[in-house]
Amino acid sequence: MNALKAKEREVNKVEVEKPELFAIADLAKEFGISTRAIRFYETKGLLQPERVGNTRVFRRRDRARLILILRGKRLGFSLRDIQEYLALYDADSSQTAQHTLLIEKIDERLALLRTQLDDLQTTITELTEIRQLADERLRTSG
Amino acid sequence: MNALKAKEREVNKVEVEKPELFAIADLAKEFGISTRAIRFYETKGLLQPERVGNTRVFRRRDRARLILILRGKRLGFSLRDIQEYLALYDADSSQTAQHTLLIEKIDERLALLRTQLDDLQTTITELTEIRQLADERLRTSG
DNA sequence: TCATAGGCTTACGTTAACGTCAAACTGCTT
DNA sequence: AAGCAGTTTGACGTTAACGTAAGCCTATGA
Repeated sequence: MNALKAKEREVNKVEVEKPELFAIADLAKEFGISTRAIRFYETKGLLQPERVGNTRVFRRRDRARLILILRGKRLGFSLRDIQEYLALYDADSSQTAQHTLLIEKIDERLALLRTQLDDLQTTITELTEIRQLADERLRTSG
Repeated sequence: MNALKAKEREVNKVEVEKPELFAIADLAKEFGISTRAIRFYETKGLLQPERVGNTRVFRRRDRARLILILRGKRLGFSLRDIQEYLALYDADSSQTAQHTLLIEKIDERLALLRTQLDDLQTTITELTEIRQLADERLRTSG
């Protein structure tokens, strides 16, 4: 991807910031994942980079989606879940035939997320309590 | 497990509430999981039911652990993660050789959970915004 | 007494999400 | 010209978390 890197450097010189095009290795490095993973996400339809010849070229939009993908993963969602989730973002700009259906889907997902939020807060509270106990014992008995 | 069920019924008659012993199917039904899953958790050391002959008998403690396991799963943690996590709870009552080490582990996990909390809140905010957009469009254009 | 309903173990099957080669094709750099 | 770095498409390997039988034991109700 040296051609691309040259292009990038050029763009950077002119616009000083915000590269518009990315090679697969750029994204892999930036987000600390493998190129294999990125290609895999593409086969699953989560990313749709363009091609220059054979080579994948990613735009800002793909990068943005990748960020959402990784966040979804940190939240423990499957790629299939994340796919649906991305569709919600897409539907935002496209004219979805049924907004009502979209809204329902969003509500479903929000409900899920709120359950998760509850679980999380409970867990944090409990662990914090255990931490205090351990802390106290450390201080008194040692 | 009819012997156990009989036992349970008996106990219930006397104490009127809070069964102390559970058959594998009881827990499976209560939490909507398979008996296979429960046995699997046992092989992974997450549960340690007693045995009456060959048959597993679960106490309240096991039930409590199962609740933690399922919560952990909802939060997207692996069984291995959950195992460590359970150990934190255990260490609470046992005398851990190094409280310091325990505290460090708890802090690690808390950091993780807080990242997750951030991710979650961001996601909820974004989805809520998208929801509003869809909602408005539904109202105006239809 | 026989069937039926669980329970137990053992073992192979399955899905998700990549990891890990292999083999071949660029485009530079030297 | 030769080599290296980076990319591509297969294709097989791997780990986690169970699902799904198969075969066997046992208590209980008809």
